[in-house]
Formats: sequence, C-alpha cells, structure tokens
Amino acid sequence: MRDDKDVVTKIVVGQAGRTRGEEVAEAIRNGIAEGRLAGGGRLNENELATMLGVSRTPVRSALATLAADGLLDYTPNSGYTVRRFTSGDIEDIFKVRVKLEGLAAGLAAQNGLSDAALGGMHRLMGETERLIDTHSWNAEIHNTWVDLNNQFHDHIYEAADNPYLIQTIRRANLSLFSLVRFHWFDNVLLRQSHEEHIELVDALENRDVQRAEFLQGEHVYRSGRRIVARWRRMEAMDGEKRISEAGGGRAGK
Amino acid sequence: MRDDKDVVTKIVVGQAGRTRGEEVAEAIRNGIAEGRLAGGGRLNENELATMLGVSRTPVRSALATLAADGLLDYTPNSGYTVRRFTSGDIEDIFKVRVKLEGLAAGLAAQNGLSDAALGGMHRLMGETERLIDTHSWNAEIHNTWVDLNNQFHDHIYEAADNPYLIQTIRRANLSLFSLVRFHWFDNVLLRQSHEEHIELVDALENRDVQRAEFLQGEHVYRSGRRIVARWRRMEAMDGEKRISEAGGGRAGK
DNA sequence: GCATGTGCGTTTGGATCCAAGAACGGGACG
DNA sequence: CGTCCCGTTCTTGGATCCAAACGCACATGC
Repeated sequence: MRDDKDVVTKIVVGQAGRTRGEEVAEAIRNGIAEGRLAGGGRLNENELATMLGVSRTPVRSALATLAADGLLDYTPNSGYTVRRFTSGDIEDIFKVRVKLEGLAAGLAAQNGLSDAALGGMHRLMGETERLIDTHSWNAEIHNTWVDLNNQFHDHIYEAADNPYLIQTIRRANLSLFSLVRFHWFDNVLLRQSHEEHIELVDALENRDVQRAEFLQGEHVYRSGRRIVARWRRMEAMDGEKRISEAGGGRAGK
Repeated sequence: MRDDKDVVTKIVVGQAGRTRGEEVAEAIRNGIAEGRLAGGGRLNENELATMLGVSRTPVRSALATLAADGLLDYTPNSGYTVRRFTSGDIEDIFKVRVKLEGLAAGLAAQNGLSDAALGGMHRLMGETERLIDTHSWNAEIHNTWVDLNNQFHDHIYEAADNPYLIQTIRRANLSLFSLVRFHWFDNVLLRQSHEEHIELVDALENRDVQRAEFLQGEHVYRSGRRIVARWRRMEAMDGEKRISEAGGGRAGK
C-alpha cells in the first residue's frame, strides 16, 4: 500500500446510478483481483480516500460491503485487511465449487440452452482453438482465455436459471480469481481444459443432466487440484521468505 | 416500520469487541429473522438510528453489510429494503442447499465424528423424541425443535471441517429462516424429520459417505418442497390481498 | 536480555452538518 | 378524470470533526 501509487485505480465519478461508495468498492475489488492488493495487506481508510480523491465516508461504506462479501477480514477498532487464503482455504472453496458448478451445468442441461447460446458456445470454443493453435503462452493469451472462459460459463449460468446459485458461484469465484497467476498455466493445460469444454457442450446439447453435472464437477475438481498444488508450492517458498522477514511491523501479524 | 415501536431491539452498547455498527446489524438481522421486519419493507436510516439510540453512521455501516449479506436490497440514492422472496427464489435457494448440506454430511462421514459429537447427537435425538411424545404442537415446541435441530447440524458442520462450506450454508439459511412459520409444521412432520435424522446418524456412524450425502440432500429437498408449497399458498393469498390494496404507495412496487 | 508499563501518534468509530437526489403532493391542462 | 409538471420535503450520500481505541516505541525493573 505504502509503496505503490497505482494500487487502486482512481475512480471515475458520475457513472449513472452509482454512488462513490460503489465505485470505491469496485476499485478495491479490482485491486485485489489484479493482485495489486496482496492477501494480508492492511487497508488504510485515509490513504485509500486520498488515493481515490474522496472522503473516508464512501471508503468505509465500500470496506463494510467487501468484508461482508468475504474479500476482506475485519477487526473492530483495528480495520480491514485483504483476506489471506491458505491452500486449505482454496481447497475448501473448490469442494464447494465442484458441487455448485456441477449443479449449474445439470440445471442448464435440464432446462436446455437456446440455439443462440449453443451457437455462442461453439464460437467461443472456435476462438479458444485459435489460441491453442498459436502454440504459445503469455499474459495476453491468458487474459483472452479467461474472458472466453467467462463468457462460456455465462451461457451455462443463464440456462441454469437459478439466480441464487449463480450469485453463490460468483461469490466463490470472486475470492479465487484474485489468486490465479497466468504462469501457472500453459498451452497444454489450455488444450486440456478446452477438451473438457467440448465434452461438456456435448452433454448439454444432448440434455444429459447427470453427464453434464459430472463433467463440469470433474472439470472444476481438476482445476482446483492444480491451483491448490501451486498455492502449496508458493506457501512453501513464502514460509521460507517469512522466516527471514519476521518482525516486519503491523502487517507481520 | 412506522407502526411498530418494537421492530428492532434496542442495542446494548459496550459488548466486548463489538462496534455499534455490528450491534445495529445484529438488531436488524434479528428483526428480519423474527418476522418483525417484513419483506419489501423500507429501512429508514433516521428512524432506525432514533429507535436504537445511535447516530446514522453505524446504521449505514450495518445496512451496507446486510445488503452484501443478501438480506437487504439496495438502490443507490434511494436506500435499503428488506429482501422479498418469491417461491421461485426459495426453490432456488433450496436447490443450492440440497447440494451444500449433502456435501457437508458426506465430508462429515468421510472425516468421522468424535464419540463426543455422536453422543451429543444421540442426546439431541432423545430430546426430540420427548417433544414428539407430547403429541402436541405450538410455537414453544417449534422453537425448542429449531434449537435442537441447529445443534444437530452444528455437529455435522464441525465434522465437515470446511469453513467456507459452512459459511455458505449459513448464508443460505440466514435468508430462509426468517421465512418459516411454526404453524407450517406439526407433530407428524416433526416425527418424519426425526426419522430422517436417525438414518443420517446411522450413515455417519458407519462412515458411509455416499449414503450420508444422499440422505441429507433428500432431507433438505423434502423440507424445501414443503416450505415452497406453503410460500406459494401465501403468495396466492397475498396476490388477492395485493390486488385489493393496489396503489398503496412505495411498498407496492 | 526480556518482560512490563507508559506515553504518544495514528487510525478507526461515531456524530453532525451540508448538499444532492428521490419521492410525494398539489395544481394546471387536455 | 387522468396525466404531466413543478415545488417542497424527506432521505440518502458525502464531508468534516471529535473522541476512543490500538499499536508502536521507549523507558524501567528484574
């Protein structure tokens, strides 16, 4: 926080129907998702307010909201820190995600997807294949894939037609997406993920509820296994780093 | 809000480690859970502040938190209303709960429960049998059963050892528990629920993961079916009432 | 050298005030 | 009579100020 002026993006005030509090919440959310606000880091109301060009009031409103969203940890009279995730936490979240994403796919298969949605999914898969055919991997490709992947899942969510389920999934995903780094993946994993999507779409097209639920749950389970393994590795390296940095100050708690 | 002075319980200030904002949030949460704050009702910051003997600041903090918790709906520049649930909403939530509670039971069976926990569950079931043997039903019996039921599930949650899952379940339950009325149940349903608990405990004792997951999911599914049917009936009556009251003002939206 | 206590500065929680936005009511017009 | 417009009032969002709580650094005692 103290060393990077661009930690949160200065908010644009005046967007229709949005308060400054909402804008601040989004700026912080983005800062977390993009890794600029690190797990365990303290959020200082005054600094955020100065950085974003607002008073403390909307900052406090935003912090309260984000804490309830699970992105921040709150201690009364001490303030907010960015939620820190252990590999065990991530594993827990993925177990829940396996069930929820599986349910969403099963409901989508049960309800059926429109021709437009299926067409859209095929287009997204076509674009993913073009990414695969570059035989390369970098941050830009990863971001493109994340975007395509999100659109792919949005089609499923819409067909599932269960807003509470989708809200619950998005909440779980919110916590996770800030943790993922592009260099954990590569073109090979992209291809594997894509092949899983192919099978999932087949199940959806054939309205095979159990297959869709199983395939999507398995897809998420494998993804979770990889991310948890990576996080464990990082924790092992972090643990060594932490031992050497012990006694750093408030954030060291 | 305007007609009932006891809508929220006046907060007790000074409880260790809790801010007024947290106290206000709990008072409102209780008001919703106990049915004193009705779905669709507007929450007025000034009135709440006066009623609770605080300034608007902690009220606003509490409202932001409760909105993110899903208990309130927020409209920028217009404020907060208590979330209104349609029977479709409730059905959606129960579909998610079936999966999550099933997962919790499966994890508990996998991890195993301590002798103390199993003993505790047997004691709770014994107390439930005493309730059944009264062959009667009233609000007091219902409240006792809700308490026993919560303790029963707490044992499962603890054994599941997945904090994120339990947090997600509690979040779903928070929305639902404010909707349930004791006269929707009777001694017969209590017995049925109890018998389902007996089978669930058997699966847990035998560490039968799939059976535990299935039985708990089924238990929640049946409960959901009953509550949704009740809610639909209320909506039908409410719909007639609404037609005759149309144009009542803001809450009529 | 370590533990405990004290003081000071910083940060957060709450209160109050001001301004902006929404809602409501009344009047005018078709 | 219904709809639209305007003015007023109420409510909410934001800013600012004050006080309480916490954390950190330094001093003292064992």
